[in-house]
Amino acid sequence: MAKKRQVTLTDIAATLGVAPMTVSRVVNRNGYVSDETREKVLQAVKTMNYRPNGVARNLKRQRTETVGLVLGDISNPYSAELANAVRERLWSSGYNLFICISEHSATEDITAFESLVDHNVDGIIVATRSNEEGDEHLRDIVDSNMPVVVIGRDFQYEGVDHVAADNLTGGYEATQHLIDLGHRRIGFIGADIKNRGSLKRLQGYLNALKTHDIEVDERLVTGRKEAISGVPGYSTEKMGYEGMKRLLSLPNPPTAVFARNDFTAIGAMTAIKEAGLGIPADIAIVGFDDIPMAMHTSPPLTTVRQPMRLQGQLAAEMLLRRIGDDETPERKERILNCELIIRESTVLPG
Amino acid sequence: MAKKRQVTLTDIAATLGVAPMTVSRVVNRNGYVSDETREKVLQAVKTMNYRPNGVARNLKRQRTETVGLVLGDISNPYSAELANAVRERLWSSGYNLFICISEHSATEDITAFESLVDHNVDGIIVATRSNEEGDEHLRDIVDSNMPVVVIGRDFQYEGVDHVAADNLTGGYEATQHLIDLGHRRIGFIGADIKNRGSLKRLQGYLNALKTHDIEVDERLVTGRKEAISGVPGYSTEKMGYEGMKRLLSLPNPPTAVFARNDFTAIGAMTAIKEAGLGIPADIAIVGFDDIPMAMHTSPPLTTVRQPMRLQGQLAAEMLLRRIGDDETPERKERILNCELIIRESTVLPG
DNA sequence: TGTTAATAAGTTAACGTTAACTTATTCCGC
DNA sequence: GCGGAATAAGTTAACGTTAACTTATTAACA
Repeated sequence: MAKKRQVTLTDIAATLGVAPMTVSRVVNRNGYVSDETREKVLQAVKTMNYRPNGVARNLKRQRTETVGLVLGDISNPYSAELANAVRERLWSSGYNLFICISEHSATEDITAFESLVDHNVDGIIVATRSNEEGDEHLRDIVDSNMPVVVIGRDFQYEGVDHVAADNLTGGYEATQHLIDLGHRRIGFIGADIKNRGSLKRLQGYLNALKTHDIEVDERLVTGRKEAISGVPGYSTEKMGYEGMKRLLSLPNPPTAVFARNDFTAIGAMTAIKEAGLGIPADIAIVGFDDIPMAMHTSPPLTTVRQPMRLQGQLAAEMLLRRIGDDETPERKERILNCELIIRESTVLPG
Repeated sequence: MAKKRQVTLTDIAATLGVAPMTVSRVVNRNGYVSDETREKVLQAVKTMNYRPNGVARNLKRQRTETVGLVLGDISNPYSAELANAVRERLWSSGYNLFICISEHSATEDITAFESLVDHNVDGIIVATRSNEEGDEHLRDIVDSNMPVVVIGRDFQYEGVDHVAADNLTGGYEATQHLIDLGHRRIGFIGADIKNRGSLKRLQGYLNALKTHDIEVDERLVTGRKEAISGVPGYSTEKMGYEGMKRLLSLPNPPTAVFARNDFTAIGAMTAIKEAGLGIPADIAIVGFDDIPMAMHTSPPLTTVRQPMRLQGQLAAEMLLRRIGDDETPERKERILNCELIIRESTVLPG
């Protein structure tokens, strides 16, 4: 069987004995072509299975009307919502979205960047967690004039806009809520205390304790034992489960727990139930994100809702602005408010 | 400020007074270049912020080492798992993955196809539901020699491999399980009875009823009232909620329900609880997919697990085979077994 | 010391398409 | 029936890169 090969515009032109440009005009519906010729060309396009080569066209046109989104952890419904919001906003401006997943490592982050750059996307939105190597590559990419916007990634660089939820205040309010309920021994699950700088939710927790004169007990802050290749504190249900087990095995376990995100919280809940303890009677628990599942756990999970759709929309708009402008606009930063959603994992109804 | 423009290989060459080819050799680390020249070039690459233009390179090389995945409904964790499996398998063979979302309409399906073809991906995996217009475009794309594999999409075409879960048997076993528990009035939520042809899960339900001489009551089969632009039976939690409400308002409501997927089942559970009825005491319920949430609902949801990771892996392998071979291989089809996971939404423990 | 092989470049053309320009023909209005 | 506009093409070069080929210089070995 013959080697696979794309039929090209030139093939069509040669077959019909017309100039390639004529075929191009028919395919792109511009310029003058007689009905007769057009008919002939369209016929040939069909029978020969011609498809325009976008790569070649892009090379000439110098734009692709495509934007890339680098996403970590798509298993998290919150990522899905973000992606959808970005896509919808771009779609309405005629742009397409390519999503790359970078789930585990800085290497994957970098490969995703390179791959998007290689395909000449018109801009990139990055929604993965910060890491040294990735940041370095990202700076190179920005320097080469690629429009870039980051979502929730701790990355400060001239020419790169930034959207994020107010994780600091969110973490503060979650903890404050537990304190208001009378808790004094409050645990944090999902990150090591030395990551307090990069993880705003943890910092919010620490701030709240401080405001209320509660001393920080470092044994109550527990993350994953080993980091996964370069990306600090990658979070899962399992981490919550194991973290909670560690907390429960302490001589003086906490009476309340703030988990880094809802999955972690759900894992923690499993551990609490397995230990035969009641939620919130023995241990109250707060999550973060408000994923759809949070409403359906038993008991329903108190959590901090972050505006994912809005973050996606804003990021898309910021990127479109950068793509559209010849001038490089000033760096913009938007930190969006979160909302504490109180459910039965902290307060019983009535 | 100056107009944005990529620095090209030729720019570097001109600045240094060497041939573009020399720069190309340095960048690609092949061919002979003296250490001195290499140093000079690397220096310039850095200071001038040069990045190779992948589009131009791809045009010359005629391959991109990139594969596209068209995904519907990424909010469904099951899609996320699929995407991850595909990505991991491709990654180990040096291929990159671009994901396109086509959530609602045939138009979005088609735009995604076109966009991937335009970027010269080496192959496409399609995991969206079948629709007339989309299928037609897909056939064109296949005819133009693009390797294509479909997952769970009812699409028969020479040269297109097909992976799917055995939804027919899965639907049959879910229903059988309810029948075994003594139920005779069993509802189906999530599709209209006239879609029985394209929705294997519904057909499985109907087959099971028939085997056990239970007459089909069409009022017990309920889907979404209006289809969303061209894609039949797009499914959500809301559909389950509304469908269940309709079933509950019947003069003689069902004692058990098989929902088209877990989200639909969860929506239905909400409606049942709102009506003050017990699960499974008054109404038993079975879902499909076994998403992570299924384990955490109250009560935990009986459901049919489908091997998502395996589907993704197989699809990726089939595609790689098509990409690698010059000959077009025979069409392959793999239908994978599902597994009934019994939890407390149908049977109380003990 | 001459002949081959390795090294270090440069040159040309092409990947598939299209912008910009040129040429030739037809059509109208006055 | 003449000038300008509209129509219907064709021609050329370029987008940024690289495969394939050529040329010149240096090293290596018999």
